[in-house]
Amino acid sequence: MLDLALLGLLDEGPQHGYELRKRLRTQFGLLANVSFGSIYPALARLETNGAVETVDGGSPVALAPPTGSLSGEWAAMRARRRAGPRGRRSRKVYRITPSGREFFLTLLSDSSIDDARSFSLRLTFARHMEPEARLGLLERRRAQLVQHLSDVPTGDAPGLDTYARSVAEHTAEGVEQDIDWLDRLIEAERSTADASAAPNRRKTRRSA
Amino acid sequence: MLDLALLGLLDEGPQHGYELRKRLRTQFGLLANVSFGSIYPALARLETNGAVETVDGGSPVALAPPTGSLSGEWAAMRARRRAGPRGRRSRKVYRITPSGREFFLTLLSDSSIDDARSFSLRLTFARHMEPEARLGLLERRRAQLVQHLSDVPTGDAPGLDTYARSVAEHTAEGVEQDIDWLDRLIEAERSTADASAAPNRRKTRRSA
DNA sequence: GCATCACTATATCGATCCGATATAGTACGT
DNA sequence: ACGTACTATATCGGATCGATATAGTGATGC
Repeated sequence: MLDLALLGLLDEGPQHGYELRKRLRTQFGLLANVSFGSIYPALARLETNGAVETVDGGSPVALAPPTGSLSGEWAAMRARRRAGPRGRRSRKVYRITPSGREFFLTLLSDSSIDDARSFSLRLTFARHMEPEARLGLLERRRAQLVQHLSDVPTGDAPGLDTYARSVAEHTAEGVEQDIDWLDRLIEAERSTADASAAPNRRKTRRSA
Repeated sequence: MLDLALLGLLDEGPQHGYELRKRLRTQFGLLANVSFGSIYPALARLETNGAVETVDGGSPVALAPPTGSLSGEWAAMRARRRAGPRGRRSRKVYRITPSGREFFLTLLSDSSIDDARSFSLRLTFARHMEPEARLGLLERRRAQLVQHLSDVPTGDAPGLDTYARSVAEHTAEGVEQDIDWLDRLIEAERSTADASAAPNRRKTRRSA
């Protein structure tokens, strides 16, 4: 599941471990507390599997200028400095390989595990999916949440005190709002599918 | 973190592993996908530490009649049958010990780790906490969520497409609603604290 | 009768993940 | 010139997960 996140980020340009962790913590609300103890073994694993490779020279951060912060400039400066034969023990920049991108698409369409974290992660990268796979992902998640609501004894909860009941009710409310959100997404997905099935089939990707 | 959940459940009466897992999946929305590969090692760990002990004879399910479901009756029937010397490899009922209850209270007031799962778990068992510890738990969690909102670039999110932006916005909305919920709980907590500080100091625990 | 299926229940294994920690290079303030 | 803070990679032990093995029992079916 971490592989999916790392490959998805590396698909937007080469990155090193520290930067990958920062982007995981900011862009993905869930799995925000992922630590280096997960990232570096995962990167090493992906490298031995041939999904990513280290960038030794050239311009490692060519595709990552839109950060705009100071760290970006420093990173570029250090990357230039690192190009020399000295300066071992600097950063290690990873780049996704073609087979890594294949593996990324495989993970993205693998519907075996569907917890909350991997669902929102897959939806974040849903632009890489086919429209029917996207719709399937949304509907599968919706069915799962409805199932969850029916499993949990929402209303009564006989033996619970104030605090436990408040937690249970708040959780149930969150699940209901997730379902509403999914309904909106499913409807939007269906309407674009209709639009593409219409005689005038354009991308219909709204700019906003 | 699983220790806290197991001890909290065992505090309401002796249970065996299978039943504990069912109650974890239903009562606690989060950590719903906890598996036996976590529960049984955790129970064994707690047993070697003296926090729980196995109930060998007597009436193992004496304190758990309010289940009312069929599984409860079957459990009782099998437990009676299990009392004989034959019938090894049946169920193993665990009961919390006094030192286990101490350990439970220690875990409950340990404020070192505060992710979403352990927070709602602690709040579920907040009836065991002192009022000021309860208030501290709520306020610490609130500060953490506010921090999270300020870290994430909520509004603009420049390089994100429709799906990634939708996920980010929905996540931010959920965090905001969590903060509102915490505000309500904090206010309720403060009002009961004022009531108990009033000259007529009673329990003020509303029955609802 | 008895074969089979479904459910309950405990346990273990390998892979992975997490939190803490060690190590180091570099920028910056004073 | 020195200390602090930040960036960056790496590793360790313990905890957790998903899959799987094993086994007893009730229900189903033929």
